Amino acid sequence: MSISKTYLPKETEDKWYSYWLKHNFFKSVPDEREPYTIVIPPPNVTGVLHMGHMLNNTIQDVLVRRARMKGKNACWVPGTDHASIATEAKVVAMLKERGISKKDLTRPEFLTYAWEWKEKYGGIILDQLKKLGASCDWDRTKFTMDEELSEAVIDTFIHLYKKGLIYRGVRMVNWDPQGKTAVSDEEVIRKEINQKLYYINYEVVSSEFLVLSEKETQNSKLKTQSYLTIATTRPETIMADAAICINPNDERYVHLHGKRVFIPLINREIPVILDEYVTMDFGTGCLKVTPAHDLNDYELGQKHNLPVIDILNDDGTLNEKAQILVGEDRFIARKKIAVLLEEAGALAKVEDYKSQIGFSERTDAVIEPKLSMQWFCKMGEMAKPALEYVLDGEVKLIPEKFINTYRHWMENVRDWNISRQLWWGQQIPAWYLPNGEFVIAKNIEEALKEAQLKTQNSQLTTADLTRDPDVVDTWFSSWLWPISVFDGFKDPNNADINYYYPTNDLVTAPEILFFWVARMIMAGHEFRGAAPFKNVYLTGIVRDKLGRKMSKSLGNSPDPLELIEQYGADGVRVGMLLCSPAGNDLMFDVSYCEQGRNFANKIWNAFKLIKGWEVDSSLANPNEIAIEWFGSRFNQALGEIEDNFTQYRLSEALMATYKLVWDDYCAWYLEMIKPAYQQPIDAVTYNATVAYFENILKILHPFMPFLTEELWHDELFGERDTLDCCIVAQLPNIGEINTQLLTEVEVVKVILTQIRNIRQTKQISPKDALELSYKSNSGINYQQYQAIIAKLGNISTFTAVNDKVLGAVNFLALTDEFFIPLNENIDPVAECARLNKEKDYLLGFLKSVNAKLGNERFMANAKPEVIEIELRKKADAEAKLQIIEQNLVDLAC
RNA sequence: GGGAGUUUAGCUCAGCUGGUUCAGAGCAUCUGCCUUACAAGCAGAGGGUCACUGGUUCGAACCCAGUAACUCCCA
Repeated sequence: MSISKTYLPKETEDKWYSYWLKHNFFKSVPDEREPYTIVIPPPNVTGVLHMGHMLNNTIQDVLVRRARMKGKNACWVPGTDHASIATEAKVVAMLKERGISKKDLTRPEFLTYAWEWKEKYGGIILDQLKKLGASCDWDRTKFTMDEELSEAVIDTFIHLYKKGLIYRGVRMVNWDPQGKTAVSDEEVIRKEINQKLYYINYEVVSSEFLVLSEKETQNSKLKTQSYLTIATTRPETIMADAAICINPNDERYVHLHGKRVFIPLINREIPVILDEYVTMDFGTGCLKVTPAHDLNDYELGQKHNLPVIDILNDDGTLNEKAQILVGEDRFIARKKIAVLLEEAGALAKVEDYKSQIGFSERTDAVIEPKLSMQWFCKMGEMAKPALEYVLDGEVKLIPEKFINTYRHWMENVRDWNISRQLWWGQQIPAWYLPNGEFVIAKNIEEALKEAQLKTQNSQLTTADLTRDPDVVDTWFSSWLWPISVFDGFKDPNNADINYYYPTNDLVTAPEILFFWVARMIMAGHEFRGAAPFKNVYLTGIVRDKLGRKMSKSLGNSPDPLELIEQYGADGVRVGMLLCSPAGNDLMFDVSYCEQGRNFANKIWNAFKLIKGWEVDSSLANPNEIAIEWFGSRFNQALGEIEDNFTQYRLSEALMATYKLVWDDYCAWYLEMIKPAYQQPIDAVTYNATVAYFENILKILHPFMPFLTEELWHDELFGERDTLDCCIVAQLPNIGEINTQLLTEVEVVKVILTQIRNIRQTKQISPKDALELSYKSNSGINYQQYQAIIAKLGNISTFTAVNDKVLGAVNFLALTDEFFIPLNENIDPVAECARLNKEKDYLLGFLKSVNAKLGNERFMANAKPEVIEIELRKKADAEAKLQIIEQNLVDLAC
């Protein structure tokens, strides 16, 4: 039979994925085994698979597959997130294309369209993940708006409200005056804009000005001025001013402490307040405080109990509270007010000024900070235990550097605005009464009961109640995810939640450490009394090789499915992991996938080689050493890989595996034992080699599931039962390691490299056999490696000598000398130069070692093992030096 | 403005408690090979003032201080 020259992923991937599905290998039900659980960070229903998902899910799949192969009951729960803002935008856009405006629809009508959209597109990512090989338990697929999950959201809201953790309050939102809606911070695009900075004079209220003390009068240059000057980019908001703020440390303005000033044009009196918040060297050092129209001013206003005067309508025009320019658009008002100020003599000057302005992603309108009534969830109380989990190490963040960021955030946590002015999502369970009061209840019937109780009015009917139109933030459902996917709210003692919760690992991006991870920990503590996971592996952002974030608009992101098409799922998985240190961004380049594909091909070809051998059981085994060596090397690597996994160093675990397979197994072991062309192999070697290969498939499987499953079922490994699959094979245990053998083979490798180097430099064909003799000073018994050296170095005779072979090319391995006589004479000048160079290096080395050993403080302070090491270095260097010096003498240099 | 992080070979990164292996790996590069598993390969080689400046120490890529550049988070 003929085997293809390269590995062909397309012929295996779909086949084995459906085989795994068919035989329920991804399925998990609670049993007596130790569970290993991951809940997927649910991708948005609006999304398509991007490189970030590829990375994130490759990592999860590697972890899950490895756990499965360690005998654990592995459960990876998949699902999607309803992403209220993004999805609603998509649905609105879809409706617009059909000529339907959201305004013309009732809420239920709109939701029908939204569900229709979700059913059609919501599962795309999950289907794409299957191409990657994701071994999720698909029967457990959840959606954040599934009935039980939504019910959990509502119940949670009510629970927290009753506990006093949810309240209504005023908050500054990003208002889009064109779309007449609040938008989230993520939907605001900041741009640097050329603007004007207007310097405006405010007259100081004169009666108070007169009581200036003489000292103050002398202190200030402004002493005789009856006004102060502020600088602002928004002169149209002066009518909403509530105060002027100066820094108490600002010596220029000491005379203003406790004074009041008039707002120009409208002559309303406002106080001068003191706060260190004001930057003295920006503008004039006098800040106009406009609580209704600036977030920082709002907070300042809260602190100083200032009134909030909102002079803008929802569409961005001035309202009657502005007193002047009522009805004008904010930008027209800005121009007109500049003229008015000028005419009134209140405009000191105008300067050009650059600053960041927010624009609405949807309408491109300039965002207006606007105060509005929102629902909030108190965070302070919940943040405390959530911080403790991480500080105690009960929840480990990987890498640890994120603990600092996490702590900083949790110690300065702000209340969470959980309402969104949207329809798609869980509607807030609040009903308003005619008198403006509200009740919180699970449904309208209960709301009515509550309302009647509250008002003592049994005449109230459901018609008197109006439900809050807003929905809760999407994170308010995803923070429950690790509990709600196991139905842990409605049925808090069910078998699943008791078995799978807390989950083991969470793999996600650092940018949602606060939005999501921290809040899940809070919810876990609040509702289960336990953190939702033990380890949080934070991946980096996938960037292109220029370091730019991959994005649709830049067009710098490869299509993951095309990558899989081109390099195979295994190749792409390897490619992703090769460039993904935990927590650091990764500079992705397709060349990594190419490396992955090449690796798959290398494994395929090793298989082809072994597959082609014919066994002759009458032959003796000439490869005892090689077999024992690889066994030791394999066990050693197994330990390194395990260690890397324990520390979540996945790319290093992969690299250790890569080198074990490519270098140790293929380049060294197989070359050592490979029979001559068309010659049969002995049974012992053959069986050992096949067994090693099978073990290699196991350790490769989490990284390269398709290729390994394909090879696993080859007849090379004998008959397999239907359920005897690589995916559920148990990883080998670490066996004996013969360290002496490992060290000696490393020396053998050095010898072979030296021989090859000599061939290369002397232009000797690998086909021409060479004679090698050696003088052993180290005590290594080279005779047992004779066969290997002879085979890999093409050495015809290998003899031990007591005296140096004069006139031969020579080299050192450790302190042992090797000689290869050549027909040509060696160039004494070049040889002397080489030896002298070596000698100089050794002398320098020895000098530094001796300096340490001769240093009293070193001898007194260094640990005994360190001194031991230095002594050995000295002895080695001296032994080598002696040999080199003898060579120099012999050559009469 | 506040906080955090990064800086080691052309690229992406390791380097754990300061001490053979401390200057490493993979890729890329260069040289020679179509040697019957693999040219998506084999063999060999070159490549670095560990960002900079000081300090601590017998000893610093590693600890401390400062400087610079870049990145992220919060505002």
